[in-house]
Amino acid sequence: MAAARRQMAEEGAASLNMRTVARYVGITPPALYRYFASRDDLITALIVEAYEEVADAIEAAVATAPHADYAGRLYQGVVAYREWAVAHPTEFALIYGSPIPGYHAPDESTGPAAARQGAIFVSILGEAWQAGVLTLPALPADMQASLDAQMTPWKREHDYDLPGALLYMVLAMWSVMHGMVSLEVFGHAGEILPDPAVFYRLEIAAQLARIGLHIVPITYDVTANETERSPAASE
Amino acid sequence: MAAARRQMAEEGAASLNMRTVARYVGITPPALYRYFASRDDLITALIVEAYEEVADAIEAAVATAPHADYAGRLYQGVVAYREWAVAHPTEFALIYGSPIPGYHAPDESTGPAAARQGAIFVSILGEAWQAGVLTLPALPADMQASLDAQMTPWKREHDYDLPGALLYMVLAMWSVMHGMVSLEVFGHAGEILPDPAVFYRLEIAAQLARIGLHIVPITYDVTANETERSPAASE
DNA sequence: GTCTATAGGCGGATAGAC
DNA sequence: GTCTATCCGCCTATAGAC
Repeated sequence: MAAARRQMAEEGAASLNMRTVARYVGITPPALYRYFASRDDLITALIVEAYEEVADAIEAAVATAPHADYAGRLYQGVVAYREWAVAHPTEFALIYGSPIPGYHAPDESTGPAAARQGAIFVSILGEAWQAGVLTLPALPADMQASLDAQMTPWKREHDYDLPGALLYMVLAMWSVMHGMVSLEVFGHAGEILPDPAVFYRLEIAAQLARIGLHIVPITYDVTANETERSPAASE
Repeated sequence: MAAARRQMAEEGAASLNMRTVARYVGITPPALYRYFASRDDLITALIVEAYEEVADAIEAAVATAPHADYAGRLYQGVVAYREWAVAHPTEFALIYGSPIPGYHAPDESTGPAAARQGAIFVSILGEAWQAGVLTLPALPADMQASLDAQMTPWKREHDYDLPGALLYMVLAMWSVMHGMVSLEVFGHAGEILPDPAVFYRLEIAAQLARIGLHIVPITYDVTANETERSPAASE
């Protein structure tokens, strides 16, 4: 797996191949087929690993804030998403970039891993909602109904009611954070944006304020642990 | 060019190759080298074409609203961005997805085409600011200074002052719209989000409201000209 | 578990004829 | 402008020996 990630980092996920991975490992290509039935199998394993890693990173960051500090937990989680992506542009591209030509992800393998990230944010927002500290937007009736329906699994899991607007806000927050991270990692903000980390934190705080969650974005000490520059994820 | 786009649509931008393009055109591979010096040359031409197309689409949409209707012009432009992306997932992936392995874009060719989109939004927001209908956020001093500096070319072009916070809001709006579109086009919102077009319009309207621009998002007649479903740009 | 050998295919790019 | 012929390299995957 490490050898495969090395090749991805050097040549991009699309040119991942068994020969080079085998060479890095120090074995011949046929020997690699003992561990992965095919190239697609290897790619699937890499995708699942990436999803698990980013979810782990978000979970760990969320846990650094007190449980009742919903704003702080969300903020830490969202910040962790960016930091993981910037630190692992190759793996980010693998799961969120263009699909690899000729590869089709088997949903039964990647689905659960992919769902973990969203579940973390839904849980926190659900608890904040239950605690009564959340302001949710009013939605058009049919969208409300459709989103309400999708909350059923979560409602069953917890004892309390969860409105569809909560899912709307998760999607909205997700869009914002993913948009900023995508542009940064794929090198489309490099020339204009002076300090992506500061911009990101400010903007996330602004978005959280929309739903009544207020945090003071730490904007000036970020250079301490963030000397990385967006490497534009290029070849 | 059309043949190349066909192959991209079928197999993804990364597996673009001269042989297949030549076969589609009805000539032999060597003959293709009369028109493009190399595969990279062909890719560059495709990228520039895509950037020009999306900028054209935004410009055309912006022009459908009255010049003084800043909110309406922005809204139309942002909506056009999504519609172009959904209608051209392959071309969208080409310019905003993972970089093609082994290909390096020559900035002097793609740069100007890429800059057009942002310039449209900066212009409209600049005019709205000049008209006094814009509410811009306060920023930390050093970010303000850095963004202010980048407004100089625009200030010179027009006669009026443009604050750095305007560029901040362009980047913020860009992040939101790009995030929603990326997730939709790359198939990461498909199962959760009932109607991406409605969600998109609602959320864009909410974001525009942040800076004092109010529009009534058209949420119910969208099915009229939007029967497309996100094809997840797969394979 | 790992090797050598090999089948069978796709790809970029060029030489030189017409 | 387009062709045939060709060089040279890359890849996935399998067979069968050790």
